[in-house]
Formats: sequence, structure tokens, C-alpha cells
Amino acid sequence: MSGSDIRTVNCEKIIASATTAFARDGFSGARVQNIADDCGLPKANVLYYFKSKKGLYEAVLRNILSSWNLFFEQASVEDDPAEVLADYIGQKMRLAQTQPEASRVFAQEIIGGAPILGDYLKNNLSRWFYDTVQLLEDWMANGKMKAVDPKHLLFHIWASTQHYADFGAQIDLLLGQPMSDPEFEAVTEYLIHSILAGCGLTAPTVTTDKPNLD
Amino acid sequence: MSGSDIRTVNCEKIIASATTAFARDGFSGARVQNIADDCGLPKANVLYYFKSKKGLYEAVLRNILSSWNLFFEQASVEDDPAEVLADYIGQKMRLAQTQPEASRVFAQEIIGGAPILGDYLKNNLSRWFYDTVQLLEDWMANGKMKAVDPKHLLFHIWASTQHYADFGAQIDLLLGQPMSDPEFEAVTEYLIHSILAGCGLTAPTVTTDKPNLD
DNA sequence: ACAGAAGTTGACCACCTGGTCAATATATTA
DNA sequence: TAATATATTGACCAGGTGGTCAACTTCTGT
Repeated sequence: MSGSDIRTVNCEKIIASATTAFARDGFSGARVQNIADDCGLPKANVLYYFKSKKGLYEAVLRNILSSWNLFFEQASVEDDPAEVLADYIGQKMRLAQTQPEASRVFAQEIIGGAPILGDYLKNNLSRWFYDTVQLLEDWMANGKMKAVDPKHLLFHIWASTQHYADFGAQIDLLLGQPMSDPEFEAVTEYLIHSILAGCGLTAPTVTTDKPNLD
Repeated sequence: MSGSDIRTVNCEKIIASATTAFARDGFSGARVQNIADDCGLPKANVLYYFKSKKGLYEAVLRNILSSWNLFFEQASVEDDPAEVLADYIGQKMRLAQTQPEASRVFAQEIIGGAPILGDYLKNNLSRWFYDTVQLLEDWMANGKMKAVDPKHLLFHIWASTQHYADFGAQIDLLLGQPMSDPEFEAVTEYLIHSILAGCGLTAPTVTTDKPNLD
């Protein structure tokens, strides 16, 4: 095993444990010792790879953002807004289901005023946001969808999908049990239908996750 | 000033400062000294009224819940679902606008797994939740609205309204400025139209906040 | 096999935090 | 006014936390 491999492996283990800890306990509540124990390393070893707790936290955030590819990117005015929006909602719901911890870390960072992600929001996300707003406005100008405020349409999508990650504890308690995969799919369908109806769009018929299986 | 008054006044000052602190820094991140400074009291005095930091935190949560009257309560099958739902969405949006800090404290508690509010969710909120679900199902059975999953309709409303409190930092950054009152009203109208459209309902015409002004 | 780089680890510490306490002051009641 | 309850406050402390360090081991390239 090469020296750079062992670094990679350890860093990944640490970041995984740290993500869980930060999601559950927040930045201040999380304990470096706890994270170290969770991946079977001495605390000093964790601090060896990440210079400080804050450094580890920033690494966790970077890791989260890199896994959240900004979809929607390749869409153009020619495309069908119903399909693109439905696809986007589906992808966000899948993220909420498969990476709820990442979403929770992100949520707490924003609730706390985005002290570290502020720059990212201003630079990267903002660009994507206004590109997408422009695309939506073009669609509306072309009569392809009802004219609503595109910015708040995006907020609407973010809110209603991320809720299933961030407020999972509340949802599980009220439903009496964790949501099953079929229930997740049903909710996704509901959100797609509902949000698209709000834009005067009809949801495209359901397509399987694996598109071309010949 | 009576002895019980001075207690009331001080407790209110402390809870106000504590709400701000917990919303911004979370439970672990908030500092008792900080809260004390913020309301011009010595730290020992804060701990005199609230036995511990956790006790203060619980008081803040109780205060928040008591200010969140559970609306929807008085509605019956006879009522118009469009009006009741529109009203509820409007009330939730007003809460997000006027008490964002309360919403943020609540959100962090849920994200952290609701270690303290778990009981409240199971008892009080759960009852309200299932009563409301029943009401929605009755409306659907009577053909007064489209049949969708009532539980997730409620989640949808909670998510899309609370988002404007919890993620205010992100929204302000992306919009370039804090949302104005008219913009808040416009968003409320959009959400009402969109969510109601998802239930096959038409949003009632806007009524002023002060209904009967003769 | 050797040298240097990279990784491992227990011991240690300075600092901060929640919480206590005793002394004192102020308000309330009889 | 006397007596009792309530409130104020500075000083203090025990415990926990992030972070350092030096000694040691393992890995890697030559």
C-alpha cells in the first residue's frame, strides 16, 4: 500500500465519522475524541491529517459539496422544463434519502449564518443559481411554463426535498417508522406532480432509474 | 415593582437573549456568559433563574412552542379546504418572517435528533398531526380536494414555509439582500397557489390581514 | 540495506466552560 | 421595624476540550 493510499484511506474514514458527528452534534457539540474513537484511531492521529477541528469541519463541507454535483447544468432552452424539473426534484430526493447526514451538516452551517460557506454561496452557488434562473425565465418567456418567480421556485424545490433529510427525526416520529423506499418514491412523485402543477406543467410519466436496459 | 414581576421581566430578557444565541450558535456553541452579557446581567444571575444551561434551553423551547399556537384546530369538514390551507400557509409564513430565530432553534433541535422535543412530538404534535390528517382525508373523501397523501402534504407545507426562516442566510446571500415585506407576501401567494394547485384547489382571492375594519 | 519521509501514539497542557457558593443587598410581609 | 424571602454578584473550581510534542514505528525509493 503506497503512502499516499494510506493517507487517502484514513482521511476518508475520518471524514465519514466526522460527517456523522457534525450532523448529529453540530460543530461545537462534536468531539474530536469521539470522531477518533469512531474510526479506531488515536485522537492525535486525526489532528495529524487535519490540522484542527475547524480544518476537519471545512474538509467535511468540501467533501459534501463535491458530492453534490450541481445538476441542471447541461439543460438548455430547447429541453422540456417538465422533464428537467422532474429530474432535478428526483435527484434532490435521492440525495436526501442516501446522504441525509451531509444535508444536515449543510443545514446547520446555513442556520448558523454560513460563517464558512458564505464565500462558496456567493461565488459558486450564486453563479449556478442565476444561470438556472435565466433558463427558467427563458422557458417562461417562450410560454413553455407558467410565469412564476424562478428564484422562489428553486427555493421551493430545495425546501421540500431537503426537508426529508434535515427533519427526518420529526418525520419518523410522526409516521411511527422510518420511510420505506417505496414511500420515498411515492413522495417524490407527489412533489413532482405538485410543484410542476404550480408551474402549469404536467409531470412526465415515470421512468425507471436505469433508463436503457435493452 | 413586585418580586414576582422582577422575576418575570428578567426571565423574559434572558429567554430573548438565549433564543438569539441558541439560534445562531446551537446548544453547544452558545455560551452562558454571552447570553448574560447580552442582557446586562452577571452570569451567576442567569443561572439563578434557570438552574442550568440545559434548563435554560428547555425554557427557550417551551417558550417557542407556546408561541406557536397550533392553528388549523378549529377547522371542520364543513369548511372550505382552500381557505383553511391558504390561511395555514399564510400563518406559517408570517411566523417564519417574524420569528425566524425560534424556527432556527427548533430546526437545530430536530436535526440533532430531537433529544428533548422527542416527547413533545410524540404526544402533543402527533395528536394534532393525525387529527389534521383525518380532516384532510375527510375532505378528500367528500371530493372537496384531490386525493394526495395528507401527511406529506403537511410536510410539504412545513418545509416550504420554514425554509424562509431556517435558510434565511442562504436566501439573503443569493437574492443579494434581505427579503422585503412585499416580497414575503408575494412568496406567500406563490406558495399558496402552488401547493393548492397540487391538491386540485384554487387559491382564494387575497384578503387583507385585518378582516373587518368597518 | 540505508536514509529520509510519512505515519503512529501516549502523555501532557493551557484554556475555557458550566456551575457553585457565600456574602451582601433589596424587596416583601406581618 | 423586624423578619423573612428573594435577588445580586464576584470569586472560585472541577472537568473537559482542542491542540502540541517528542519518541517511536513503518513505509518508500535508491
